[in-house]
Amino acid sequence: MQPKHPANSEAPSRALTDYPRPSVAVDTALLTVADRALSVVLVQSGDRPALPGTFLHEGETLRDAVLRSLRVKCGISGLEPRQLRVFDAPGRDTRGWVLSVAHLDVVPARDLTLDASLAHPTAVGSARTLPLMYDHAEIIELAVDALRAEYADRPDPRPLLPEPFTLRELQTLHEAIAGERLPRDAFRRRMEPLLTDTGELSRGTRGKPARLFRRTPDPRR
Amino acid sequence: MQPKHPANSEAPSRALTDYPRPSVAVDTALLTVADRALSVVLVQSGDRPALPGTFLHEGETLRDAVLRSLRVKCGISGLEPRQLRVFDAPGRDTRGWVLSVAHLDVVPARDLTLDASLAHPTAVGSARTLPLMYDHAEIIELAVDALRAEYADRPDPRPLLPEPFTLRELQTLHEAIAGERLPRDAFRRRMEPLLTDTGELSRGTRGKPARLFRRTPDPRR
DNA sequence: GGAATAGTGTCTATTAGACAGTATAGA
DNA sequence: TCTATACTGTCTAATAGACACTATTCC
Repeated sequence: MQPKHPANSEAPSRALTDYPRPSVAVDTALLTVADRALSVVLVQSGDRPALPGTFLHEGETLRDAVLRSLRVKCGISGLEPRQLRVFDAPGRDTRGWVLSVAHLDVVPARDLTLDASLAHPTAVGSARTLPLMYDHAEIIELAVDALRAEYADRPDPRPLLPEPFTLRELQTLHEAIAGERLPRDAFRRRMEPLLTDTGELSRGTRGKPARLFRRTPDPRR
Repeated sequence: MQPKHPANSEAPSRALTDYPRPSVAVDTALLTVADRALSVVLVQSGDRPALPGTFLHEGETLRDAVLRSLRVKCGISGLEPRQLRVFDAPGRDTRGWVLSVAHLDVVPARDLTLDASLAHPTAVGSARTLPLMYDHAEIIELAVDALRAEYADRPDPRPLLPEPFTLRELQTLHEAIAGERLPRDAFRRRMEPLLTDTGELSRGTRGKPARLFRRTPDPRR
């Protein structure tokens, strides 16, 4: 919908602000991999755990609102939020007419320095058993599926691993995200052509030193 | 974001309506297959072609707003809109602070009875050369990609074909959506197990009569 | 019978998974 | 030397595409 009539069924001369407008919020499933487990950062909202979120301010993009909420509630910045979908069920928020734009974002566990009394990562398996606010359980499921799709055929698009890394470290990351073991041979064959070999080897490890790789600057990112 | 504080950084006691709120619109890429070409329905908005859209009314879901706009502008109903994403660039609408939730919907060409002076289907290839409103060109690209993904591994999820249909009719549909020829053998092998054979044959056609199929009630829809 | 379309069987190149063997470090 | 890990090569089953052959209708 654009210029001309604000809505076909109504008088075109009325100003935009004459019509009722919803409040618009953003809620973010902030995912991380901690201790080989895919986890989501939860904050406390009233009596229940919830995803971090905030209301959209005037003149602000959704992306900026997400970054602001994560900065304020989790003390992190420099991320790359991705829209999932809008939740719009009429009665979903008891305070009134509120739309929520669900987002996914990802942060390396080492960058997470949370005030543990406010926010803490929870393994997504455990999160499923918690009494989360409203549609937040569904948002987490959407976020996990979206992250799995992003990692399905790319080494580390977000990126989560510090460079350089070995193929085993990359596979361990993928297994945490996928929630299952992956075949070693097929994983090598798919990922190695997508990485840049540094020529260096890991040192101080148990067996044969592993080759160290970097992410290849990727057209698809 | 939910109950408790409207936004962490502001006084929790103020009412939702004390904060500025955006107008929320829906815009829909209504796709169809006409004359073996994937097409999008365009309406005239001021001096340019545009996608049909409207503003969201109070107490209305996004889905209902999409259905209302398509009923009013294109005279069709009974569809299944799917959210693509929210467009929120601050200056995208000259009338003020307007978010638009882009949608995809699909309609069989035979159900399209448009007032040609108001709305008409345009092949997506041609639509790319038109000076569309705002972000509507991008919405069409998103919609086409989404539709291709829906049809990539399913016979006719939307559904577009009248039953019963032959494998060739199904393949012609898929080729229109994919925008390219598909290999006959591989197409058969993938699709036939996903269809229900009616046991009937086509009649009055040129060569050997073809078997007629129906869609199999599908767990994935 | 000829043309056109539907349907079937076979060959091959590619791929994923399984598995075994070799290489190289620390203990 | 032993063990753990990294790396490489080969085999096999599944799959997609190519292609050829047969089947059945209308003209």
